[in-house]
Amino acid sequence: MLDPREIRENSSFIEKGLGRRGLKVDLTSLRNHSKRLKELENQRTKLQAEGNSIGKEVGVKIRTGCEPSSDEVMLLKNKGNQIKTEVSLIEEEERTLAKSIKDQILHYPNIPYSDCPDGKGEIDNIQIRTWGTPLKGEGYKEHWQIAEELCLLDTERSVRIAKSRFVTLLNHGAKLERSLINFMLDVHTAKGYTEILPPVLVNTASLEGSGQLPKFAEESFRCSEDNLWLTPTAEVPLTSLHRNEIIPFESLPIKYVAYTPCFRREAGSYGKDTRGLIRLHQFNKVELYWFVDPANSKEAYKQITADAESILQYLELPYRVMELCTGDLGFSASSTHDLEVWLPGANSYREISSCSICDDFQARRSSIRTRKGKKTQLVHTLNASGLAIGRTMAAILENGQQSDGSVKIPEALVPYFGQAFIKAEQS
RNA sequence: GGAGAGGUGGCUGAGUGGUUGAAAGCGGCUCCCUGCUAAGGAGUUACAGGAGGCAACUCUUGUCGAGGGUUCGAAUCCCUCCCUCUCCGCCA
Repeated sequence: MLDPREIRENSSFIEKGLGRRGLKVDLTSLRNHSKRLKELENQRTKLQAEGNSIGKEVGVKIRTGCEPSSDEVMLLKNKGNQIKTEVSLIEEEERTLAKSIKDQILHYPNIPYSDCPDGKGEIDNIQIRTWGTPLKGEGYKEHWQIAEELCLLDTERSVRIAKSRFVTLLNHGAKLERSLINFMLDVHTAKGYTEILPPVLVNTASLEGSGQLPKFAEESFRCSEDNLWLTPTAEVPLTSLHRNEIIPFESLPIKYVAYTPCFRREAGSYGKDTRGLIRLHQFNKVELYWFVDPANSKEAYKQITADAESILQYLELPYRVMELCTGDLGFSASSTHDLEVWLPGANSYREISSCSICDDFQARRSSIRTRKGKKTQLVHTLNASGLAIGRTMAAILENGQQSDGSVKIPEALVPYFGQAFIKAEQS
């Protein structure tokens, strides 16, 4: 959430920032409403102070022997009633005003960093580095073809179970998925991350707190009977793990790693990536999440990105790092580095991790603070996929494919997977 | 699903209409003592908003699950909602 005070006092900065995302926003009326709200608050506070002192006066008079029905007391009571009426009128105006202000602010995304490249969309993202040597050439199969040949998944029967865009992993496919989850969790916990296994049904406040609501309701699955949602990413429960908390300063940074299934409705993506493991309603992900002292967040951003990259390096998967332009930035992020893995079958790079710094945007929405000296201060939050499991499997299948139809498993994963190759006859 | 209990400060737990933002204890912090010593003493210890002082700070409003209501005045009375716990039933 943007800072309401900043909107009152520095609205042109906010307008420019949102403008860089391609949003034409005029904050004049919001700013005026916000100022008006402050005025009303001040007025009400003064009246309440007056009312309180009258109340005390009445109490003192009655205790010192005044008749409750004496003129003296009645006069004060009337005054009190009068104030009460005035206060309730002000409160009513405040309520409507505050609600409309909050509704608007919650719809505004985070302000991009000044060094975030300007741009309209994906094509304006900037490649900042690459790792590994991409396999290029004719004859590489796409992962879904390999998976079908090796009987690692069943798409058609998944429609029977659920609907399209769901997948059932079979045999070595299921085991590969599981071994990837374990491998990633082990790598990250060895680096000092605390492992978390959170609920994947989350309430509305949690989604609002991390920025998925109110704007992206159509992207999440909802259990309307219970007013809960299926989490679209572990970022949501992990943010809410400390919602409405003041985290002791010495506990920072807090570094969590969580494996969760993730659920997305993928509204509007009909026809895209219809085969295989790339775009599903349900997929597995290992997520990294940091709560940090704002003074250290830039450094943390580098580190969390490096931690996500390390998985790709262990798995010997070539990738590039893209800096997202302002037009492609997610709602809560100030800056994002996407990791894109090379898929030789698809002959393209494909997003496999998104590493974002959100500054105090989520912390303000979720009220997560720390105490520095006497003052409380919002923390900064960061998140990174470390990694999306299904896409990692796709990358392993495509990069490890052999001319005999088998797939070579990256060495680092062999202890988890139990064998160095997946071969057709085994499946 | 049935029956009941309850939501108060970092924690335990008092508090049924008037200096109660809240007793007491624990914990935390600061200082003192150092022959009651695997101790003792004194003080302090919520959050948010606003006004004023460069500042330590002062004043003020709101908050005792949330929202309404009654009242000059509510943690305390009334209503609605949410949540938690216990027992029974069912169940991975």
